[in-house]
Amino acid sequence: METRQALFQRIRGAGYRVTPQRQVILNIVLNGGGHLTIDQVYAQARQAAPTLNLVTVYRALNFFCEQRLMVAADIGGGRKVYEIAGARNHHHLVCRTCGKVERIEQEEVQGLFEQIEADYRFLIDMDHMAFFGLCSTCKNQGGES
Amino acid sequence: METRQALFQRIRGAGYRVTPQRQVILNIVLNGGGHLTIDQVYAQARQAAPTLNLVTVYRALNFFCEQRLMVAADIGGGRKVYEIAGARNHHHLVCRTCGKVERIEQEEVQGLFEQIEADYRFLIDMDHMAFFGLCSTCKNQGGES
DNA sequence: CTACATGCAAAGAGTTTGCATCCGC
DNA sequence: GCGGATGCAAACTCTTTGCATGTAG
Repeated sequence: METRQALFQRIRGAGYRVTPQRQVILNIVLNGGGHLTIDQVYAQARQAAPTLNLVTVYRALNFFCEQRLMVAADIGGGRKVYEIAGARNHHHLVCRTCGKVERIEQEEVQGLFEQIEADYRFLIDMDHMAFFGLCSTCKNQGGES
Repeated sequence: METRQALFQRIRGAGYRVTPQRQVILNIVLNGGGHLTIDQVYAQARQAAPTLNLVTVYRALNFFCEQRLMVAADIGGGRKVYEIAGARNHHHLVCRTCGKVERIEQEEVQGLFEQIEADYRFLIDMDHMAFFGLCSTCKNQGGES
């Protein structure tokens, strides 16, 4: 993981500016442990900078994604979450019951992707997937509500 | 697969009405081979019934889903496709370039689900997943738009 | 004939854009 | 000082809701 300063330098190096708003937003996503929605980022940003506009959050998150500092992960229902772009592609297992998020590596799903490419000639290029289900703890407590 | 008439009888039996608009929309989805977006249904419906309103398409599709005659599958990006219910569990390959949607069966991904359960004791219970990437046609045309 | 459906218009929610002003570099 | 960034308002897209009228059963 690059440091905060290194990320800022990358922005400056690309000819863009490190504004207070972008610093606030980047910090929130850095500290958020991934998986923050726009609303969550905005709510936190307002605490650090009450005049910060929702439009700025949209523009900053899009900007960071364009610059490959972040990635937006579609978690279904039209919702997106943002997280710092990691060196390694990875995916998440999201427990429907307790909400716990586990990380799985690209290698885990690579086999499926290759199989699908072989069978359908379809090249999957998702850099993030969310798999929903029950984690080991919740599974053993029985699903029968 | 139930017949068209059987589906209509189910609606009548539940105390609802089989209107011309609902017939048009149900037929479109029946013949559409699954994977139709609201816009696609609307476009086709206008040809069969030019006065049919977009609002009616929304209401009809929601109605059919409530009645369990159809299911709505989230294909990411906030988009949904509608298909007749009762089909086997399956998933979709969505092309980022041309938007084409291909269907893959549960068996295709079952291996991955089992592997993840073995490795993480995490039970995936998604009845629909959307995999994004490039279809065979778009892949071969290269990325240069 | 009565309750459910439709069509139109308008309201909402979420996101993007135009433009004047501001400010990082 | 210049060119990119911000804030505000307004536009836009997609979807839902209110209400009068229409119609299936």
